[in-house]
Parts: sequence; structure tokens; C-alpha cells
Amino acid sequence: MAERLGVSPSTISRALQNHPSIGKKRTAEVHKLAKKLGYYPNSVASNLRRNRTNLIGVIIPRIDRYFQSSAIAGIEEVASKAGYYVIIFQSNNSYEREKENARMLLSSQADGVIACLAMETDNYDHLAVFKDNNVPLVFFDRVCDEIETHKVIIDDFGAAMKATEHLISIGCKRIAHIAGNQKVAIFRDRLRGYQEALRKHQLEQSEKLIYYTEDLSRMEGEQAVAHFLESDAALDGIFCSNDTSAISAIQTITKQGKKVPEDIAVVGFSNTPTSLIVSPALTTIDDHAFEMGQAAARLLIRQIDEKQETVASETITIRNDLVVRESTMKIQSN
Amino acid sequence: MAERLGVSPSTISRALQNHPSIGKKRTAEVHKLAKKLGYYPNSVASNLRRNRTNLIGVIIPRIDRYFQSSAIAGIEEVASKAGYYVIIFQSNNSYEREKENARMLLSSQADGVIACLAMETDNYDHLAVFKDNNVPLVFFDRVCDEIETHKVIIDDFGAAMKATEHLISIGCKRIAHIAGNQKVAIFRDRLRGYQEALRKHQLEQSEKLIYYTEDLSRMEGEQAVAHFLESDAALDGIFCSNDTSAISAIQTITKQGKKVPEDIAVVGFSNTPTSLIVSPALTTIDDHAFEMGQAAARLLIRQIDEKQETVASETITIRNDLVVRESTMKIQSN
DNA sequence: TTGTATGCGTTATCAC
DNA sequence: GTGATAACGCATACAA
Repeated sequence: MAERLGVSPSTISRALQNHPSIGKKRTAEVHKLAKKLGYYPNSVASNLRRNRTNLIGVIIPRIDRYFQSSAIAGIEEVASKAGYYVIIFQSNNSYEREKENARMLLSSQADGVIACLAMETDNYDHLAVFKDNNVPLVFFDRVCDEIETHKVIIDDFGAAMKATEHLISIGCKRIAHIAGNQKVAIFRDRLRGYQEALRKHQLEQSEKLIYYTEDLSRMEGEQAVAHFLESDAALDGIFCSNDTSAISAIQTITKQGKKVPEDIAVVGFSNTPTSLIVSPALTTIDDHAFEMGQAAARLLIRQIDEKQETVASETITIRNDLVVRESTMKIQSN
Repeated sequence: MAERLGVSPSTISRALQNHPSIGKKRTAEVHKLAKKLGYYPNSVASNLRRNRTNLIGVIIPRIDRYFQSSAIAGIEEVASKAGYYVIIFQSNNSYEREKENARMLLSSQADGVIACLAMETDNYDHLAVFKDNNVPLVFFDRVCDEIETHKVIIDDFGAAMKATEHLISIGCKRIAHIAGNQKVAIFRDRLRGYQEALRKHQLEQSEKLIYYTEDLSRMEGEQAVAHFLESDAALDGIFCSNDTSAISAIQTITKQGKKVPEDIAVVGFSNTPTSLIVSPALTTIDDHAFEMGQAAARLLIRQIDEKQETVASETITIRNDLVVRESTMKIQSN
């Protein structure tokens, strides 16, 4: 420690954090010496003493998915501005990993946690623990009803309905759906939204028009289309629960000699950059991942700062927009 | 602390980490109580005492770029298997942010640092500090010669040459290049590789065939193509320093009524998933971002574990592959 | 305005 | 095998 200035450690400590009770001259002096000596405060010790780490833990399935990394970018932007670090734990959609992550996070004394649930997860005790230890917790996107805490979501039901109604509005009569893993609430909601739109407009509903996938992969998009085309479904529109499967669907349809959107119109979900690259460009729902991250971080930081036990759980619904592109731009037939 | 078992803290501590000198019965007992009490070790205190955090700091430009998030995924995979956490700092390509990040990282007592330099950075003192403090440092992708430390790179020069020679091999005679920011070494190397290929095969070189961009964005790809087509360049091939600009180039060329690859063949760089989505699919260099991350993490962890000051700096060159797709598949004209 | 003393929760060292 | 003790580096209550 830099006490070769002839002052006590406490003075140094106070000067370094610009404590008002220290003379300006002293303060400046100390800062200069610190720089010269290449002194960097040991935040581990500081954290221990203050019982605060300025660390926000994030538990997410995978960092190398566009939606997730955008959300993290949003979290990071808000967090770093507020003086927080972000530490990321990937669950790889595994329940065990997620449990392990939570354990580590609790040990690291993070000031708060933001989580997007793994696909597998259907027991939430490992996350309830945060509440028990008074660590603020915010869910985003893939939330669960079992834990009462703060949440940031979009209206998946409404968005899916909007997407499907858009297909209806351009004249589609037999609309199929490529559905995500039904263990996950958002994908259930999207399916429900699709169904509700059909019901409302009195279009045919049939299980033959729904293809259930494991994780909406490229390959599954291909399989879905193959399945639909082989069947007697005679579909003229598809609403897909994500962009990956939608893009794969477009490519497969085209490869089969059919035209998008003339023969079959396609709508995706998330507005990833890829939706601009596929030809025809993909109509999709913009779910504003970055904003979700921002909102989650803001909500969390507010909890941390207020640290009253009394704050009611808040659910923020982020706006979503239908972005119309070529994959649904056809001359209306009637 | 859980000493209501009637034993001392040290026994607890030892039992918790399965120290061999503790009776099996005791150990089991302690573990059970810990679970019942919902006890989580405070790793901040542990870190302070052990003078070790098991934290790996990563400084990168932006997390929401495919190359970066893949590399991070690779880092994370290796790190978490070895018992390390990964904490991410984004520089947003800003030198000032990067400096700030380094400062914070040093304070957080990270055991090691992996960095990919910001575009702006041309002074490296803020990173040299790690060496001064005996914190192992590994650069990847965007490295610098000024600091002697461990590095993970690809052979950008060779890869660019390979890409360009591929264009030559399919009969292209007037090959243009969309170049990245020349402040960054990898983009300079790719330009040099392109030039060397032309030289070797005695094709015309001209500044008119090179378009310099700021950050190889979509828009710049468009502008580059517009520029080339307006000029009297009469090009029949383009080597682009990344996939984004290449894809944008393909789309612009197509929009202008020319055909890819028949009129103009296109090669990109990085093999992002988007190269499969554009039509025609993009020929590109696979730079194995995930593997780069893995290699960087492995190299770093080895440094941390050995912690001998004597380890010579090592530079690992990751393989790269030309992935040939439709954007260069034309019937050879001669 | 500054110094002194104490403790944050853990673990390494030494003694038993 | 187990317990007592000190120390990691910093921040604060209190005294001066």
C-alpha cells in the first residue's frame, strides 16, 4: 500500500474514492502517486468489506445466438453505464448446467441476476434460492410463472396472432405453423396466437397444419416443409416460430419449385439480420432483443438500488412490430 | 457460519472441499448441514484469501457479432470445464473503453486476460500493464506486435491469397477487393494476400480495383459495388474482407441485373451462417472462430497454471479453409 | 481533516 | 483428525 506518502491507509482509501472530508490537495496528490505506482485497488477485498460486488450475473442458454447476444449487449450497455459488471453463464439449455450456474452465481455474491430459462428447465428451486438470499432476480423472454419476481417479456400470443392475421390479410386460406418446443411457454403462446387468429377468422384448423419441432433448427424447417408438401395440406402460408426455421422453409419451398410468396407466403419471428439476407426477404416479428436486455438490466438495477423487500413484482412487456417484407408481398387474389 | 455442529470453522472449511484429513463421517455430516442450511461459500472471501479468482477476463469489440460471440463460446467452453468463469468487457471498438476495461479487469484480480483489440487502438500501454502485474495475457484475431505475449491468429495473408487464387482458378481476370479498415493488421494482411495472388499470376493490379471501407458494413458493400460498376473497371470477381460486405455485394450486383457468379464471382471471409442463406450461397474462408476461442482459453489457462515467468511467448495459428459454394461455381470459360 | 482499530469470510500454518 | 490463530486488502466507526 502506498503509504510512503506519510499518511495512513485510511486517508489513502478515502482519497481514492474522493471522499469529501479529504483536502483537495491531498486527494490530488494521492491520485497522482497511485498512477505513478501503477496502483489498482483490489476490488475483491473491497467487495468483501462492502458486501457488494457490482456484479450482475446473467444465465442464458447460448451466447452465440443472435437473440441472446443482442439481449446481453442491451444488458451490458445499461449495466456498465451504471457501474456494474456482467458475468455470463451459459446453460446450453441444460437444466443441470443451469443449476450449477445458479450455485456458482450465489457463491460469487452477485448483486443481482438476470435469467432466460433453459429449454429443459421445469423445476425452479435453484432459482428460487436467489429470492431466499435476497438477491434480486429478473427473468426475460423465457420466464416461468412458478416464481414471483420481475419479468421482461413480449406479448408472444399477440405477436403470433398479428403475424397470422397478416397472412390472412394477404389472402392466405390454409396457413400452417412450424411450432417450437412446447415445453417452453413462449412457443406455446405463439402456437395459441396462431390458433386464435385462425379461429377468429373462421379458417380451417387442423393438426395436419402444425409441425412440432425440437428447437426450430434449420434442418427441422426443411423437414417441416417436406412434411407439409408431401401431405395433402395444400397450404398457402406458414407462420414460423423463429427466423431460422422460416428461412430454411423459404429455401426449401423454393428448391421444390414453388414460389414465395405467390404459392406459399412465409412469416418468421425475431427479425434477426438474416431475414434481410434471404431472398425473398423475410416478413417477421421484431422482438427488440436489445431493448429487452436494457429493460431487464434497468429493472434489476432498480431493485438492487432500492433493496427494499417490499417492491412488488413487475412485469414489463416490450413492444413488438410486424416487419413486412417480400416473403408476404403478393398481389392479393381476392 | 455453520458451526452449530460443534466443530471449528477450519473443520468446516476443510470438509467442504473434501480435504483428505477429515473423517468421512464428518465430511458427509457437514455437507448435509450445508445443504440444509442453504449455505453457499462466499467466494469473494475465498478469492481474497487465496489470492486467486478463477476469473478470466475477455476484452472484445462487440459481443453481438457472430465471429466474436463464437469465439467467446469457445473460450467459455474450455474455461468452464477447467473451473474458470468468464467475464466479458466490450470495447465497442473504442480505445477509451478498452483502457477503462483493462483498468477494471486489473482491479477485479482476474487470473488471466484474453483480448481482441479495438479498431481504434494503436497504443498498447493499457494492456502492457497486465504483463507488469504478472497477469497472463492472450491476444486473439486482432493482435499487436508491440506486446510480446501469447497470440492466437489465423494466417490472414495466406487465406486471402487462397481466396483470390480460387477466383483466378475459375477464370476471373479482373478481380476487385473490398478492403477493411487499414488500421487493423488482419485487414492489411488480407489486402496484401489479395495483391500477392494477383502478382503471382500476373494479373492487373490497380487501385481502381480496391475499395477501402471503414468497417465492412452492409452499406459499404453496396457502395463498393456501386463504385465498381460505375467505374470502367469491368471486373469479373470480388474478394471481400468479410461476409457482411460480400453478401451485400452479391445482393447489389444481382439488383443491378448482373449475375453471380457468371458475371461477377464473389468470395467472402469468416463463414458466418449467413453465407448459407444468401442466394447464391457464398464462397468464403472459414476462420474457425470457436476454435480460436478454445485455443486462446487453453493457452491462457496453461499460463495461469504454470505461472512460471519463463514461458516463452507462443503464437498459435489456427487452420482456415476455403469453403466453395455457388457464388464462385461457374463453368470455366477457358 | 486525519489516524486507529476492527472486521468482512475464508483458508494456510501451526500446534495438538 | 481437529482446533486456534493470523492474514488476505480494504472500508468504516470512532476517536482525535
